[in-house]
Amino acid sequence: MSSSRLQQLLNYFEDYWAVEESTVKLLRTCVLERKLKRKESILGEGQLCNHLTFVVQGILKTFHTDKNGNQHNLQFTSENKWVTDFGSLYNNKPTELCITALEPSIVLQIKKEDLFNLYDNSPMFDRNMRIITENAFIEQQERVLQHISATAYERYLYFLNKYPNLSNRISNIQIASYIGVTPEFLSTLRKKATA
Amino acid sequence: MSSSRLQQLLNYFEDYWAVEESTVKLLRTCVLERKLKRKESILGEGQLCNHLTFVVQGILKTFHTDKNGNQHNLQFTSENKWVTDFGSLYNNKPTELCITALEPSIVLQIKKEDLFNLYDNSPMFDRNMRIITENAFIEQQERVLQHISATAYERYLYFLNKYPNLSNRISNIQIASYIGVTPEFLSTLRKKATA
DNA sequence: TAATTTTCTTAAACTATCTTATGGTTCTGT
DNA sequence: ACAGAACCATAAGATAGTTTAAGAAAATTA
Repeated sequence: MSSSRLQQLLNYFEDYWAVEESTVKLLRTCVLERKLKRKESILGEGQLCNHLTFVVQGILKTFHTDKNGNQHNLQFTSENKWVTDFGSLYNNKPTELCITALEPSIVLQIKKEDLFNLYDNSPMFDRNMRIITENAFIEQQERVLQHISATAYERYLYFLNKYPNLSNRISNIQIASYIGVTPEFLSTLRKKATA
Repeated sequence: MSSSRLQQLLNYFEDYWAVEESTVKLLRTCVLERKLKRKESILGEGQLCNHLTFVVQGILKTFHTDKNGNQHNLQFTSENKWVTDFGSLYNNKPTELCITALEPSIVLQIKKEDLFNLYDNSPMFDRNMRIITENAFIEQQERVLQHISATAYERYLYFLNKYPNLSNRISNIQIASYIGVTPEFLSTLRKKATA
């Protein structure tokens, strides 16, 4: 794999702690690089999730398809963010989610066994995954709060404000699916926002 | 503190891993017991969150009060569950949440400094807090999915089904605030559910 | 570049949910 | 046991969001 991409991951970790050389060595042996075309998936409904994934470049969406065939976006993952389906990864349950590239993307992946190995061999790696997960939890909690307390218009403005770079790169259909409205209604919200 | 209540916490941990004697000793010195009356709070808006809290008995609600003075329930925490405001606890930011007892309750609390000390002295404690947080994340994600894809009626049925014991102990006003509808509308949903 | 697909907007009719108000019931603290 | 507070049901009118359909604009692919 390109060493510059592993370096991007190492730089990311260095923001959290001084990574020990033994951990760097482990990462060097187990981190896999994968290039994705637009619309290509790294996880499909019904599969077992076997990887933890780090986005080097591009954007991935994590979505669920309901019984009527409608897709609902749970999460966008862009550069220097992690994505996986914890439920499937840890409990060996087939996933109900799908993770797909919205742009041509490059990701780094760690297989489940290698991940557990890293947890066991580097308490700091373990700890920092805890902290990363805590931050992910805070973000989800904020989203829940938005949905029980804010209107669709407020959620849209919040999204624009919180993810200004994403909102330029992602189609409104994807944004509508993320904030939980129809694309048609988002269109009226957009008109209102610029009025 | 009552040793039987510490024992309940230790039993809880034993479900995750064989707790080392050194960790038990640490817990024995730092775990604080607190009794709460109905409506008594362990965290109020604007304060700094300084504790991780484990519920031994009772139910706590975590809610946010919006600019119009309306309360929105993010979470209920009952026996053998954890509650805190991660954002406030880790980033030293004043909280926008409030954590209040719905019933007379008994909780165990670990102060921030003691918590960090536990993380440093017991990698297994650290690891299991990661796993607990991952599960909390999965639960929040499930809630977000509900809100972007399901109707209020479906969310109500889901709540009844997922938390049958809670729905008996909690008033409908609290449930309405949790699933994100007005109490009046929940009333019509309830009629529909029993029709 | 042309052809094709996807995205975005608009509008009208429809449905879900909220607001306000009222009255009866059940809890809770003293 | 009583008084006050909180809770629950019901209903009418208002608002927020969806559905369907159709056409224009933009992006993607050949």
